Amino acid sequence: MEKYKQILVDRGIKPTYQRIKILEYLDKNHSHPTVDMIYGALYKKVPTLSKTTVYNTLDIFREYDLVDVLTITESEIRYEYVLQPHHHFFCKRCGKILDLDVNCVYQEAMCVEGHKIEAIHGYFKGICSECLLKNENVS
Amino acid sequence: MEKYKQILVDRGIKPTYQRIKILEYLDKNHSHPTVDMIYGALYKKVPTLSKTTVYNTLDIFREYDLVDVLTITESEIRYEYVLQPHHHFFCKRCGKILDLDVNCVYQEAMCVEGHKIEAIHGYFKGICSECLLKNENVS
DNA sequence: TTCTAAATTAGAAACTATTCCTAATTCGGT
DNA sequence: ACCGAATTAGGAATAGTTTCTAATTTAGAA
Repeated sequence: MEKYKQILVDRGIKPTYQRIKILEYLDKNHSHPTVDMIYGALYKKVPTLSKTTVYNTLDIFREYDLVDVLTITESEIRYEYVLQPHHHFFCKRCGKILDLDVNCVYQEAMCVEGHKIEAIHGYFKGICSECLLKNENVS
Repeated sequence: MEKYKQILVDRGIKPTYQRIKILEYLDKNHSHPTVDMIYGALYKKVPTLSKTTVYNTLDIFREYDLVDVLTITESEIRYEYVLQPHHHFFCKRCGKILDLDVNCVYQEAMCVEGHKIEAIHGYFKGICSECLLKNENVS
C-alpha cells in the first residue's frame, strides 16, 4: 500500500485510494488485464469503484508512463505495468497473453526509414506451449 | 475486374460483385483501411452495399488468407491485402500507417520459447518522416 | 431458359468497449 | 475545520462490430 502510494507521489500523481489499488493490482497481476478484468477484480474491495475511474486512472498512468497499452487482441485494450521492453505472445486457443524475453534490433534505435520511433510493439500469435501439451494428450 | 474475379475463383471463393469490388479496392489502396473507409469509398459505386457485407467479405478474405488484420490503432481494425511479411509504422501525428521494409529475426521461425508461432506483428509508433519535415518548418 | 436449393446480401437491431457529461465527493493547503 | 480544485461515480451517449432475418442472387439441374 505505502509502496504504491510512494510510486505515485514520486511521479507527481495524487495518490488516491482508487489509484493506489489499481496500481497495486497491475503490479501483482501480469495478466495484461482489460478494464473489465481490473474492475471485476477490484470492485469487491473498493465497492464504490466505477469503470470510469478505471479508465481515468489508466489514462493518467499512461500519461506518466506507468503503464503500457497493448492492442494485441482485436476487441479490447489491455494494460501492463511498465517493465523492461519486451514482446508479447497471444495464444489463440486459451486467450492468454505471455511476456516474451525477446527483443527487437530496433529497440535502441531512434528511427526506421526516416520515421522517428517512440514505441515498438512486437506481437506473436499462435498456440502457447501449455496448450500444445494439452493437444498432444488429445490427439 | 476479371483479374480479381480470377483470384477469388482460384481460392474457391464465390466471386460476387461486392467481393470483387472490395478486393480491387484493397489491392489498389495500400492505406490499411478500416471498414468505414472501404464502405465510404465503395458505396457510391456499389449503391446497395452495406457495411455488413464489408464485414462478411473481410471475414471470408481473412479465412482464405487474402487479407491480414492490423490492430495497430486502438479503436478500430484495419485490413491489408496480403503481400510479403513486413512491419508497420503508425504516425501519431497524421494517423497514417506505413509499410516498413523491416523484418523480424523470427519471421521464419516455427516457435519462440516453446510457443508455436502462426503470425507476427511488428508495430512501430512515432512521427513519420513527412510530419518531421513539416515540424521543422514550424519550429 | 426455367426452376430450385443454397449462399449471399442488406438493413435494422443488438451488443460491447470506450468516452462524455454532470453532480457529488474527496483532497490538500490554508 | 474550511475552501477551491481535482477526482470520482454513474448514467447517457458514441462508435465499431456482430447478430438476426427476410429478400435477393447465385450456380447447377432439369
